[in-house]
Amino acid sequence: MTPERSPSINFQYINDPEGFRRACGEILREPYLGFDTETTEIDPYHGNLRLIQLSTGRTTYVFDLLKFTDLKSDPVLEPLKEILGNEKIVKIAHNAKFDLKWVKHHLGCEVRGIFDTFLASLLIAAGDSDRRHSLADVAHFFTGVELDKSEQVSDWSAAELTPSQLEYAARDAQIMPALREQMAERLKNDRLEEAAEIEFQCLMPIAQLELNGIFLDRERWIEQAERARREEEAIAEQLQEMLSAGVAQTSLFGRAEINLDSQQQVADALRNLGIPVPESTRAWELQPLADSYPEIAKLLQYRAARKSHTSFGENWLEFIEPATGRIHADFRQIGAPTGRISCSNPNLQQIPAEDAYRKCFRAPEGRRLVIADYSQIELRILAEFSEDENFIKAFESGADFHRMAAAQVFNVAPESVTQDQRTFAKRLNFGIVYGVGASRFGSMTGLSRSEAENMMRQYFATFRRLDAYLRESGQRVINERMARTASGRLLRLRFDESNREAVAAARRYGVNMMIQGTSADILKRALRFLYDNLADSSAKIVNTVHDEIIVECDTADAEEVAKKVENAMRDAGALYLMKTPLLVEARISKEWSKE
DNA sequence: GTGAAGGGCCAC
DNA sequence: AAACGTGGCCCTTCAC
Repeated sequence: MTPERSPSINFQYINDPEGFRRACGEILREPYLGFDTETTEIDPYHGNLRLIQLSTGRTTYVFDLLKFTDLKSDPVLEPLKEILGNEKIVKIAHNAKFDLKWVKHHLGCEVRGIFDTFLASLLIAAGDSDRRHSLADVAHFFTGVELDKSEQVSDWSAAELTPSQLEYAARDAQIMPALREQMAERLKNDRLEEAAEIEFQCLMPIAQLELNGIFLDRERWIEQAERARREEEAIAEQLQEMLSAGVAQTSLFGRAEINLDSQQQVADALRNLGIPVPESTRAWELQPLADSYPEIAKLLQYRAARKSHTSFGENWLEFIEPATGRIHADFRQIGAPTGRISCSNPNLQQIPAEDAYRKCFRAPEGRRLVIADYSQIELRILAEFSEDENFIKAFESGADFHRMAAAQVFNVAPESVTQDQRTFAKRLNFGIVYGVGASRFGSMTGLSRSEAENMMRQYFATFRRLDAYLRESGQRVINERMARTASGRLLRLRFDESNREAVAAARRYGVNMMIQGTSADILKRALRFLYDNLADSSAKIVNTVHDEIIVECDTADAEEVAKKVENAMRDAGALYLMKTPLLVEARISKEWSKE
């Protein structure tokens, strides 16, 4: 197929008050507008917002903001802000989070009514990792148009922009309305409209979350990092000592140093000591040997200490933005094919659960954190989907779920459930969401294969509907080669049906996606509800971790904010859980800690 | 030097 | 026997 020629570009460059007034008047009645911005930096806390482009698809208006000294309150910009904030005028952007952050931070206004072609592309790709999602890729895929992005990195701070720069700026906005038409059609055909609505509604909350950032207590962090460094050093010294006996060649300076981070060298040294080291030296392989060999125990200790020290050390201080004194991480709204959000630079979703680390994230003076999470959200979704009365009953009592489940499985009164029984039930409760097998369950709990099988049989005999549901949905995702969440979010499964392992993996993947993805649907709905409820208050969303939302607010508002957070999360859950009770636990704290 | 791949491990 | 799902980060190893 021959590539479509780039469409001719018809744009108006607007840089005076009269032009702003006239242009905004002309587009005020448009249902859809292509929307793009050009900025002098990537980070809104550093550069300037130079251009805003709005396009009907026929005409593109390139608004130059260079001459404005006060973007937040200059009345000339009011009509433009009204268009951006008008939900009835859909702004079509690619990776709108970027533009939203700039507009919010520099113009001080919200963007309402968004169609994001980047998120739409991810939804339509439905987990196909071969598909690319740059604007050029998406435009080509859906409309056949070839785009050239060479001006993207050009200098947008020049007093006089070149014709080629302006043309580039206009072109990206101009293609958006036609692109949206194609993508909207596809979203409809794939029954992804509700999922898209969730994503588009979640853009502003995520943009604001990134702008807000989270406060990290520098001194506490340094102290903890130093503690971790010393601990690692001490353990490394001991491990080095233990392994030196297994090193063939000693250096001139006495003891031979081996690189403890090289699993190759470490495995060799251990073997030289006569320790039967398995092929892989992953923790779960080594764990059984730890009791017999102190060197193995020490190695595992070292790895944990090493992880803490390297991943959560002083390098984090570089992430503190000087302009705000806070950490502004990157949240990828569709970070996983399941719909989960991911986070990087740094990843605020993998802070060790230990208080020593969590407590470094605290509210600044005069403020509090409201920390709210869904209790057992994935298991409740499973209960809802399966309609298993016994499973739902265990939630309805409101008591400890694992205990209630254990009481049913072992047929004893809840108060007579032993610690062991509860642990077995808990492990199984978590495992089934991922599709755990008897062997894995056995090794987790120390049961033999056949004991593990028996216990799983007993478990599924208690929760018969759940068992049937897992089988049926597993069969369905294989037959249909796709899985969907409650909102309709889609994952296409690709597997070789002659390969039993591949089929089993696809089955686990698909079933897990329905649950994990529904949890993501609910969380994203909650973020939007919360964002709306917190407007014009002292409260800011500062982090979210899959089933948890953290809000920072003035101390005096904390009680009220906690209620709002709880309500937003409950209302979001109620959209998808009708039969199963939902529990949101919110607490007020000076620090991000457990309880 | 740089980057990809693989191993390992943190979170939910 | 690792067949328990999703991510990101750090390190080593190895290819270019």
